Amino acid sequence: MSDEIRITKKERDALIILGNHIDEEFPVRLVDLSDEMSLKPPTILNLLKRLEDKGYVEREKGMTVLTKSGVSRYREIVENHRILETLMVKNGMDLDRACVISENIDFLIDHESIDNIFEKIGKPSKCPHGRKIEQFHE
Amino acid sequence: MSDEIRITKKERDALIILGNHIDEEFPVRLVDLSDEMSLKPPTILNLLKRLEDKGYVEREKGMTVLTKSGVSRYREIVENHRILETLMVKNGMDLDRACVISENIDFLIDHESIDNIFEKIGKPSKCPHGRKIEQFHE
DNA sequence: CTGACATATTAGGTAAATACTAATAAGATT
DNA sequence: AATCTTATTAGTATTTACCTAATATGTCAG
Repeated sequence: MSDEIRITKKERDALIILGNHIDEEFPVRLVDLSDEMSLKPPTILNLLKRLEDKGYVEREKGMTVLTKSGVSRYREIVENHRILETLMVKNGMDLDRACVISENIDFLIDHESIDNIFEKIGKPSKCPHGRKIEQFHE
Repeated sequence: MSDEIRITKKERDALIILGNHIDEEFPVRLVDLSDEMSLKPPTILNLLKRLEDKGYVEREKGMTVLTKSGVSRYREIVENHRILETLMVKNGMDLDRACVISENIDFLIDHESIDNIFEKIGKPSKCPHGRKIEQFHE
């Protein structure tokens, strides 16, 4: 519990982009990430190598894919994000602001703790953006 | 609104310690901070210089004091901490865990947003630790 | 007032994260 | 094969966050 590997905001952002592309036909290339993150390819490469060291991605011939553990972590962060957003909006916060704040903290909080909150607030099926919240346990 | 100067976790920790000593007879020395943070004096000095650059502390003859702006920021972080803690505990989280999590995010969220939550949850006068929550506006 | 001890500061070094440019290598396309 | 697009390597810079060792500045006991 709460023994998640520490990641940085940038690593989180890359993980989210990679996860969001999971169902697409083509794997994510360096240039794609470079465009989406507005960072030069060498910077992205550096970032991906760190995610590789942490066991979250695998790279082959320029293509990058999430490992099993990367997918798990991705899902946990997305769930954290949506639950936190829900909690904040339920307590009077503006949706846009809640989203930005959530982006900055969703990867810092262990999923187990957030999951407790999820149970407590009545397992809402959707976040304020209308996206599904699927409870995730590995 | 939400245009607070960015600080790091370590800067936050130092700010909190300095703020907690405000009412004491003697100002905080380098060794005191060094002891409380379990870091060597040169490391602390480095940290304090950054806080000085950000306008939060002033240093004179080895003594360090919070500036007006430093006190404001200190109070905002403390309030954020207590309100977030209250919110989390109210939603099923264990107090100790809520405290640790809050420490990691209280300095990342703008006070104005947190203040909205405070109003919404009925302006509780105490945090789960039993400490006063004083609404703070500059 | 002077030596000894405590404290502060400077200097210098290391490492990780976050960026960049420029150069090279490798692939793909025409 | 020549070109264009990507990927990778090499090298540089900044910020944060640490350290040790050396020096300077206080302070306090005698």
